[in-house]
Amino acid sequence: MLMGEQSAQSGSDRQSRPSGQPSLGMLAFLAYRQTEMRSMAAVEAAGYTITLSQARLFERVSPEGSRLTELAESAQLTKQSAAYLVDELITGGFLRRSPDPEDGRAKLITITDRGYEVIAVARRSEAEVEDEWRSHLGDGSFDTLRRLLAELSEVTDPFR
Amino acid sequence: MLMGEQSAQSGSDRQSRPSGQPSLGMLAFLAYRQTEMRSMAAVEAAGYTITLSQARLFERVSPEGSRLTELAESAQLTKQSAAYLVDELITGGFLRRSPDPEDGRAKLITITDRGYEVIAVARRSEAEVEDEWRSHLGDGSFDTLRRLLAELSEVTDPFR
DNA sequence: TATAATAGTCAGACTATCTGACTACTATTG
DNA sequence: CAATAGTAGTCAGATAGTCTGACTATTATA
Repeated sequence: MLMGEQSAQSGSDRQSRPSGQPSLGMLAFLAYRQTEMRSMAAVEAAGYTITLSQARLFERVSPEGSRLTELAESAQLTKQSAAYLVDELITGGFLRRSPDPEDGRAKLITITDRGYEVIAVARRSEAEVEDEWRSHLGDGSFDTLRRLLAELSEVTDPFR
Repeated sequence: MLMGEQSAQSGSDRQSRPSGQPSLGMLAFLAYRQTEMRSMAAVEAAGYTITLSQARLFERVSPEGSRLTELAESAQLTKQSAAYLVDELITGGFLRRSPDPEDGRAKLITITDRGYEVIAVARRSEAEVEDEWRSHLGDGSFDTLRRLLAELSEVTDPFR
């Protein structure tokens, strides 16, 4: 990464970026980290035990079921690492693994009812954060931001 | 996090978010991840050996020097973890540690010339990515995006 | 000057991640 | 349709990175 958090730090004496502008990457990171932290805190407060690594994998599981290889790619992990996290999420009761009817080699990883409970909690927390952002920016700017980030995702999302 | 990457995935049959909108957090993540990956690749291609964890710590070192505790807080790590990464970055020649003249307990962690070389490589890569984004969005939208993300950082940046 | 607070280190455990080698099944092709 | 290549996942072992708890040294406070 190395994108000059300094400029996003204390603000005063911390300037290594000549332009004085923190990079867009860092600004994006700050937004991302806030939603992630708030979601994790909400999920924990609701009594679910799940680590950040598990959550980052979990959120990539499709409602229709995902294959391990798919998850590993989208989370940018090896299959082995993904399998390790999936095992833990199964132990936690958030996921299940069943044979994939369409391919004898594959297994479908799906979300349990308990898993959906966690998703609901996270979604509520997300919505809360987005509401705060909307209040800060104003409706028009908030919608513009969403639209521009969505448009940007055409080039930043590796899965499209 | 748990913010519904699904909607940012294949696009077609992968929809768990009723609204059909990927969360802002996920959109921000995609942008952030792209700059991070490109910077890391550029730094590696330039012949420097540095891991992602090291980079995430390294970028938080201020040009004026930082203290370990400061770095640990901003990277959201324990002092022990931060110290471990700093040690590796010192071994790699990117940082140095010297006594802090202002506080006998503290040590100042500063960037070496070699460290600045790495920063320069990363900065160039960042600028490259931002140029691509500008081409995709157009000048006006790009500037708006930067402005809105900067404004948003007033509420997402924990260090201000 | 005692006491509390702060900056950092040491030791040990555990989580998350990797590489390499493997099994089982599916797809291709001659 | 048998041999071969490719794909999905697992097993075993190593390593990086992170944590908790206990500690030393120094500074600030009562």
